[in-house]
Amino acid sequence: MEDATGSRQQQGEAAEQPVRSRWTPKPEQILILETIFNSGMVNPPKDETVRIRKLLEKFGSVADANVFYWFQNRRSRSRRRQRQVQASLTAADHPSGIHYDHTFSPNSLSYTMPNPGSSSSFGHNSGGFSGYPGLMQEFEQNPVFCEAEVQSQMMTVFVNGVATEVGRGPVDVKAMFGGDLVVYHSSGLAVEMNEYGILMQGLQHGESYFLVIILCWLMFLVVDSVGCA
Amino acid sequence: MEDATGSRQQQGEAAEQPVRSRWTPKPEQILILETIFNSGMVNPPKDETVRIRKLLEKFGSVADANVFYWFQNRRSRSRRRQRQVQASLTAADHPSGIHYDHTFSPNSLSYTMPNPGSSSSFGHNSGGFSGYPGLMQEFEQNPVFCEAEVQSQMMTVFVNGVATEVGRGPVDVKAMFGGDLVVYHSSGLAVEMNEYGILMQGLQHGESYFLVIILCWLMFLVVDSVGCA
DNA sequence: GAGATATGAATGAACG
DNA sequence: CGTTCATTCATATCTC
Repeated sequence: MEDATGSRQQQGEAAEQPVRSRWTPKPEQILILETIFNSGMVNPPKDETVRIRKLLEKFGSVADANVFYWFQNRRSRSRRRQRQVQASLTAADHPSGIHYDHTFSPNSLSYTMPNPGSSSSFGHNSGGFSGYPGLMQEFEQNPVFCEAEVQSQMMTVFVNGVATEVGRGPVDVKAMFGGDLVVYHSSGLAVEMNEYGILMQGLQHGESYFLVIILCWLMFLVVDSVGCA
Repeated sequence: MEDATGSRQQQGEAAEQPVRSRWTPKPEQILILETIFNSGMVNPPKDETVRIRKLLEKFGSVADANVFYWFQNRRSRSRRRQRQVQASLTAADHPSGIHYDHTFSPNSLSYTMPNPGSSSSFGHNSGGFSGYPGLMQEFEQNPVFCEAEVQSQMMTVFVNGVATEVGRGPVDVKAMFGGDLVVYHSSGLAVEMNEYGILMQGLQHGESYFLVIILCWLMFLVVDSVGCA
């Protein structure tokens, strides 16, 4: 790509502003740049960039690289904004649901999806802790996230930090997960469960709960109490 | 500057506020965002961002840009904090620098990063996640259980509702349990964990935490999503 | 309600 | 060019 970076570190103007790590265009400079950009010169060639820089220097220290970056970012963000507008308009064509006016905002809002169509296995790879391919799908498939409508018999609780829609009344934890689970309220108290693995008292709307695999904390206790001394 | 504040329409929320100039995420939204972030998705691609936005909308008006900015800031500030900690740790060598009060950390020897592949063998139970076959093995084989080093200063926290003694300082969750775990404070917020699965900030005496197997709540979602047509 | 802090938003500066 | 990082600006929130 074009260099344009030659003098990357450029910090003149020590006379007025304390050390600034990056160029801060003066209002006059921005005015000039915007004017040029809006006049149609959105990607000035190198020599033109130099000319512009010299012009800008009348209002403050600036390097060619700064001008180059400015136009580059200006183009990028302008285009991005355009795309967002387009997207929101397209979405408007689909009267398939409620949609708010999310007025797009400038900046970096588009990325390329590294997404492999197939998120493959859920089993983690050796790496351990990085990323959950199916996470968002799960969120999405969740009824609470799929339907805007709120059923009178349903309510929202947070399970392990995740907003979840559950029905009111007893919850059959064992049937849901096969057993060996304990449900804790965020206060640290376990939610009482009967011998059949059913939470008789149900949960409370808006509250936060934690689903814990018994073996998990059992092991933790073993480790801790024994201390392996 | 143009709007760019996506959420300029304050739809009928509970309490109407006098026009905010910027988005103020609801506690539920923060909880969701933190959960996603701590689950490893620290830089969701665009389409994921859109999904997340739709999810968040259940709890208040929000735009894609807000979500994007949130993750960008979260990443940035998390990284910065990490660097700060690192810097303050290495600053111990410099007799001439400012030194912070490392209330917790000198015990940095209590965790040794296991070789990727040696102690952790996750990702092999590729099948459905009915039960966690490899879990117990992980627990049993984990060396941490056999060499519980004595930490000079211990404190009591509640882990999954059980009073537990733990050493002060960073906690190597991954080495302890083989990974795929997230630690939540009882407030519902996940405890920040670095890329190596270590809780840098340690835990706080007397507080209540929840150890959650990631697949666990993933499964919860799967189960719960049944019926989402 | 001024100052300190947390954090949403914006943007210069790169990177790939 | 699209994306990402680092820094800065602006404002919401909190405290005394």
